[in-house]
Amino acid sequence: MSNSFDKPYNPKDVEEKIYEFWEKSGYFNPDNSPQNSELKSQSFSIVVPPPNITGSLHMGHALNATIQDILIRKKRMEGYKTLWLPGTDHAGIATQNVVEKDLKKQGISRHDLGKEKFLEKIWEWKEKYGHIILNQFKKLGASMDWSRTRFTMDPDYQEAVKKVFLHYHEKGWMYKAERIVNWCSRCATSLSDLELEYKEVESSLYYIKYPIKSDPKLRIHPNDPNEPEYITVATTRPETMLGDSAVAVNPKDEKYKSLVGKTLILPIMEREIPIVSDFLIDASFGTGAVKVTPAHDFTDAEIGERNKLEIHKIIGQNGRMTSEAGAICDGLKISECREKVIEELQKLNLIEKIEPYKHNVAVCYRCDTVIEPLPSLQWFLKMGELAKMAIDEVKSGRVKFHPQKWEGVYLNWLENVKDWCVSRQIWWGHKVPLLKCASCDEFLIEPKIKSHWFIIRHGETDWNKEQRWMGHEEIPLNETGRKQAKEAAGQLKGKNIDLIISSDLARCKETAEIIAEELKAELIFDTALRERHGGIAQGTTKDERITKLGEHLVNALGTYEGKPEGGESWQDLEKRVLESFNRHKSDHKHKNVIIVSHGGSIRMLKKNINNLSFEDAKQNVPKNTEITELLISEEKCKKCDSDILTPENDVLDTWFSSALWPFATLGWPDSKDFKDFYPTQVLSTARDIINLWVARMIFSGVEFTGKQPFSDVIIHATILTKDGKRMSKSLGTGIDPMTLIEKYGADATRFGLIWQAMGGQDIHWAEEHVMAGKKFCNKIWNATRFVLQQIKDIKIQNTEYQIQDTNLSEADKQILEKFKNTKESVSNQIDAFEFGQALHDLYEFFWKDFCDVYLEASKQQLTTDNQKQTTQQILFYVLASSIKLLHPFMPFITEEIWQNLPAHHSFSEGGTVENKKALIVENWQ
RNA sequence: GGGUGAUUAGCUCAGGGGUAGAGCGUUUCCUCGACACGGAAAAGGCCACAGGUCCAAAUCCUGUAUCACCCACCA
Repeated sequence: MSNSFDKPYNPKDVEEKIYEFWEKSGYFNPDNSPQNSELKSQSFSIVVPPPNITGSLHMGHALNATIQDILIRKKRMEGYKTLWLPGTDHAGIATQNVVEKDLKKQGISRHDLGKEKFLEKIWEWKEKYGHIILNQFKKLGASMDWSRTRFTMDPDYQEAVKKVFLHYHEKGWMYKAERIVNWCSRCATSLSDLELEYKEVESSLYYIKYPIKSDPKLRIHPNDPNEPEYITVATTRPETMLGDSAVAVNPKDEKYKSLVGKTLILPIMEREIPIVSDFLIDASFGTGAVKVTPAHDFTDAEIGERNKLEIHKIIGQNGRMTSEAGAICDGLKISECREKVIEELQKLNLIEKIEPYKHNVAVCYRCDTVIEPLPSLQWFLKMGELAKMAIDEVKSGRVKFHPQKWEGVYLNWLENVKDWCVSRQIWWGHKVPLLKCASCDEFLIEPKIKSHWFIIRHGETDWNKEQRWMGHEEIPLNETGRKQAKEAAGQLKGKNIDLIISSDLARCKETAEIIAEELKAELIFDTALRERHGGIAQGTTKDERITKLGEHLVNALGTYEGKPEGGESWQDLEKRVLESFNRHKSDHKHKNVIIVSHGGSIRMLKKNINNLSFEDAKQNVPKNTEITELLISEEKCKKCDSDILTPENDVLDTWFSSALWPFATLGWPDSKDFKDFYPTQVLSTARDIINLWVARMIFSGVEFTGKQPFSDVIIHATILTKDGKRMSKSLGTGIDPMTLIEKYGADATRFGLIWQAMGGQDIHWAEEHVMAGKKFCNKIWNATRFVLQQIKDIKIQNTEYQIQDTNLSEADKQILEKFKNTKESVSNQIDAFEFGQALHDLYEFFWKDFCDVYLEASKQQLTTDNQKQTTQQILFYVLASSIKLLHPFMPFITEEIWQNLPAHHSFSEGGTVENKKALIVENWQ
């Protein structure tokens, strides 16, 4: 250590050097630090809330890290086996978005790269930038055990996630279901409720008239001219009317009572829909009658379920209208569709009025895109039992929140929680470890996959557009068709295709050739993959067929056995393509294969692969170049003996893996660290993830280890701007802690943060307190300079002074008394997580009592012979002891000073002069 | 719509039935052997508003207003 005590104190000369000193000492690692013999078996551990690898340190992180460091440093000095475990979170959607944006600068999308390559890019990105935030923790002085750094995508962590998922699956708590979920069309994934944000928008409330079916038999008072001819509904989303399956009113609403059960004609769609009653309807809103769109609204879905209403999916996952929305809206963006619908309704004179209306819309917390509720197939975790466990942990007091008021937030959420949608349709994340059998509902656990097969329909032809039966006619692709083929090839890039097997008819042949060219794969043809032969029906549209053959015969063609003259039946087709598929499958089982075929043939293949009824299979016409992926498995389904599995591309919600953080990082289920350090003691975090993270850690901990993962949860203050607004990067109102450290030093920054963190109250950030911290550093530094000058030539003795000692002056007694009190109160305050108060008291003591009063008094006493020695000893004792108390708050300057003090003793160990220790492991008492 | 909290010196905040406190800022004086990133002093507040309880209210109670954050998301 340097012994240059220059003024003023300059943190830049000290901080880097001291941090290196600590790292070299190995004391951050509990295996190396000296433990107090009395406490040998007791450990104290905290796992850091893992920051996202995309993140950089913000004020909240800095405050939180300082809080944890204070606790950790004090416990370490007290002799506990102390571990503070660092790490980072893979942060699924957030990271994927960041890397996507990064690639976009080079004009590349993730689809250009393909999944495997894109994931490689993310790993590269993580290696390059993922540790930035950890280094920033170091700058702040965080005494984390870097040798135990974890990442939520580490191999053993992935194992833990898998184990947890399968455990839930076995318990029957994990299920896959089609439900309405929050869908972000930009991220193309589902989101949990907690991942939404709400924005107020100025929009309109549309009052739309739905005509009541004018069947005289349905009229209650046939002769009453006042009986209404329509019912008016109010909506902010007129476009969703295309998917309406009812109008609902409150059962107690007298106004509408007589209309329940009647039938309406849904405008534009010309569909008959019922009027139903449901208690969820608020009679006082709008007209009291509400349109019900079960596919695209959470409340409506509930009403739909209760009333057994039809579901019309009119909005697709790409954020555009589907074909179910009707010909005039198919393919339109939602906003375009809204205009179109209003235009149509106005033409029909069915808009009663339009009122301006303010309301909230849900947006994606990552990309701000408006969320569409829509039905999709997702994995859910049943929350019933888990929520009960989590509630019990807190109600029993095994887990305590500080401040306690946050228990309310926690309990309120858990008591109303719905099942957790844990799947996400993105690429970066933990995989679902199950694959579903293609032909039944059995799941296989991580089966070995021999090969990937893709079935693809040919591109568009002109006859497709005219809906002419092509059969075996040689129709070439049109321009759209060729483009589609190219795009499909792009999607299949990176799938390591070995072989393409195609029908030899022109439209397939061309498609296959384009794909083969792009993928450089071998191409063979098989006449058995041809389309159903249409005989005399070939080349006709449906209308032409009816004219030519008569309706009765045409209907017969749609049956399983029916065949046109000179053509094939569906049954014939099925037999032929299935035989072909099975032959190729056994010939090429270890090759990745693309089969290019036709709409009819593919339907018959799928009938067998997916074990569908003939009718279901026939209904499900693949679009041009639509790709179906199949996995050929080593092992067969136990239930139905099939070896074809459906791909599972979903990954898990980031929070599913972070929920395991306190034990998965410690080598659960069985390791020395897990035994030594689990459960941890304290978790310190921000309030906005109480439910997102803390609640889920608590039930995961209990379910998998039988113990609460931590006993105290500190919810630290939120740091706001001076005006009390949320700090935001995009608005430029955020403050970078690194700038503060650069400007004032890490100790001053920590001082400023903790100084303002009183009682968990939100902090309106004021930089002047960091300035005060810097001045305080200087004060400590200079007080040390003074004391060192005064004790140059003396030998330091044990200084356990009795305050009653008659040799002591009033000033001596007072400072010793005050120090004793301060030491006690600071210890207690840290243990009670009252860090701000502890720091205020320390500041007050050191500056006022020690410097302003005692130090000044000592100047006089030092000139008096019979007081000199005692004064010297007291000066040293109080200074050195204060340095210890200050160390958790301001570690750098205190360690630097400690290293410059003369050989001294550990005050609690009987006053023997020991070899100098690092302050970080000095005895607290 | 529901909840939680805040409202005290110019600014950021402590306090909590009985003379109103800190940091920063402001003013005056002080370069005296720790420190001018300092010292000594000083100015500055009907403690949001209105009622109530009490001998006594900034503090407890009830309302009101404003601000903030969280939860819900009802067309």
